[in-house]
Amino acid sequence: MLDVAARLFREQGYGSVSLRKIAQVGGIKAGSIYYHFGSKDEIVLSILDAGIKAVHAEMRRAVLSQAADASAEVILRAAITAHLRALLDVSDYSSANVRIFGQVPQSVRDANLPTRRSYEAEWDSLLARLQVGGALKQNVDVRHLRLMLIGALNATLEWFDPARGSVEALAETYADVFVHGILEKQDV
Amino acid sequence: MLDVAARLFREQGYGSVSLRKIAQVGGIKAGSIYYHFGSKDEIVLSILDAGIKAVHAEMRRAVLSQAADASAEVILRAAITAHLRALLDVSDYSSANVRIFGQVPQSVRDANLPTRRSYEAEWDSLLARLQVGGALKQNVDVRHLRLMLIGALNATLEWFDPARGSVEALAETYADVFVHGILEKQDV
DNA sequence: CGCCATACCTAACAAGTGTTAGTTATGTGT
DNA sequence: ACACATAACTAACACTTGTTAGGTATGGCG
Repeated sequence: MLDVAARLFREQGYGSVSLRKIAQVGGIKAGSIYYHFGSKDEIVLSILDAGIKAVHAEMRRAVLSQAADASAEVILRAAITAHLRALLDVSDYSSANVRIFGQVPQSVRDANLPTRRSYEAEWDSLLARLQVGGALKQNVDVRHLRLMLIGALNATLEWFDPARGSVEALAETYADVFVHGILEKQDV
Repeated sequence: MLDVAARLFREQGYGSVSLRKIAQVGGIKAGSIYYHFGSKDEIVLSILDAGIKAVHAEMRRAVLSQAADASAEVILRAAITAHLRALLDVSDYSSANVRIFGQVPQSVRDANLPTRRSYEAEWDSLLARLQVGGALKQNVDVRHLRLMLIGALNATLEWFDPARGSVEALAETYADVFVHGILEKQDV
């Protein structure tokens, strides 16, 4: 049932998906939903939390599975790829989260915040580690970089089309920009 | 009246803003709105279009006002700053656009597309120019870069807080990443 | 003054929303 | 066979939504 709801939210956004619509696609009647859940907010919150946890797990796994002597660039690429894969490939929950977070009632957003913060902290600690190691430039602010990274990655949801290229290729493209920048190196 | 609507849409999103709410804040009654507009969709579309046109104008002006011999980096920084300024500082219409585009009915989104495409084309032509000039790396795909750039910039709307730093400083931070990347240069 | 367009108001409409109470079918364990 | 939990259904509720029809002030112009 949650699967159905997550898919609908991802496809149509929060406002256009009523309980009756979810119920219909799930093959039951609207009232019956209240046997499984206490309210619409509860459903939405479940989906939001599950969405973050899915990306979080994917990203954490990707980072941890790197060799001990892996370079900062390799680790970063793995994390970016994992995030994008969860978002665009694996999980309706993750994509639903990104799509509808800005549309749900404030109370639901607040309830989702702790889970969200936990994922953000994972990124912050990764980036801080790379910075202490000397690979990441000392003058970049970790919080800003994390916001920029996740923001840029999440935005792909709005236009990504698997027919035009793989998630992995897209991840490499994005990583290239973040790692090396887009301008030709000048002889200063 | 449109000003009021744009502000409410920016603040609360599409779904939570009813005609009655707009009317109330505007100091009239709901029915009276139909003297000025034909439908809610018409209002929303006006705001969406005006939003894009505002960023477009700001960005174009910023680029055109650069000296003829300005470097690619300087031009790029000006464009980025202009986009962010329109979004975070100047125009409720621009911010409303970014915030609610994904929430409005498909028909409204479609109607807004031409205006949107025109702005995208402006970026594409700028980036293509820089690439032909040799400043922008030859192997970056202009379309992808534009999607990434605008996506990253638009995402700032969700968290930017003027109390924590100026728009201009943020623009420089973002430009730094795009131009030079985030990793320390290595001796290969 | 009367005429008329402008700008608003009131009151209702049909449709859709989340939610609840009470009821019914379906199997499982004793 | 009976009891019981599970999982559904029906039908209604109170409310909000975009929208419309018809009425009412206001003020400028001949």
